Amino acid sequence: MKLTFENLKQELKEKNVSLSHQRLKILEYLVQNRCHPTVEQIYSDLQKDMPTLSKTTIYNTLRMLEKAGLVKVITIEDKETRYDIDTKDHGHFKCESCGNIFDFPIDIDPLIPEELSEFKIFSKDVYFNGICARCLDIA
Amino acid sequence: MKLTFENLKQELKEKNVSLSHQRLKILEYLVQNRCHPTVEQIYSDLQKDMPTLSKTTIYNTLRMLEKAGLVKVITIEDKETRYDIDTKDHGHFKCESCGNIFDFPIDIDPLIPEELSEFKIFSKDVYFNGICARCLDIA
DNA sequence: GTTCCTGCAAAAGCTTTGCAGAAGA
DNA sequence: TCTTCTGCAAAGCTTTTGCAGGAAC
Repeated sequence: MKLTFENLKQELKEKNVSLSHQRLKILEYLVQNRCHPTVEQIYSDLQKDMPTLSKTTIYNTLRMLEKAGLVKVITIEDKETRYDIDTKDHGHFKCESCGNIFDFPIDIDPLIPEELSEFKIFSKDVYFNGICARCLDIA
Repeated sequence: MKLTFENLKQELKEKNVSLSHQRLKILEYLVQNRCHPTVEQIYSDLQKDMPTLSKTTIYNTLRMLEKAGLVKVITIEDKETRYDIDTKDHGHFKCESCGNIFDFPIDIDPLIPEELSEFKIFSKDVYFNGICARCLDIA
């Protein structure tokens, strides 16, 4: 299923999650800004339209969305929790220069070593760190 | 080179890092406890022998060791920074039940997609989350 | 004697919690 | 009306910083 705002809204409805104005705005933001934003980014962007919005509500909403399985928490670096509306497995590259996060497809299932064969694996994360092509060009 | 206490001590000496009693004890702890401890774990274990040891010193020492390239910071989950004396690339599996971290060998270089070919990659981390074989057995 | 290290206390940053008022059904 | 949500303020954690005393050379 495609990750449209309408589809996700429908999914929440089916899970009996009440859809307040704030929650819908945050969900919409995540759909439109697939840059794995931090709470701070979501807050400062949405505050322009909703001056009374509080960070507490953002935290509450993100926790709710995570519980509902609609967003994934990605811990790319210490102290900055980021949220990803795309819950499919994919890799993340963080550029040390511009700070941007790049998604890339990667399927590591064939590489899982024998010693983990008896383990139950819930999530598989791949995280690279370096300098992106654009920043290399500029330098 | 093998990761022995003596080798690492020598490496620090060559880098002109002064080797205080506290620093050597922390380094020794990391060599002997390859479980990717948090600052809290290092602190509570070492405090038994060194009652005056402060967390500040542990933070300072770990930052120094990281700068010197002797330990790697691994951010497995939000809010718990862990330290790894083994700086070679390898995967980490965290068991949700017992909390232990398991290392496993994995070489993802062959899977790096074309779209990252122009990027400069400094570090490659693989992190799995799930339930380990032992906890599955018990349950 | 000079330099650097240690460790207490305070500060800083992110996230959670308590709670009263507001919104929604 | 009754339940749930919002958002302020305060608390909780981890990590960093300021600084005075102390260790090492």
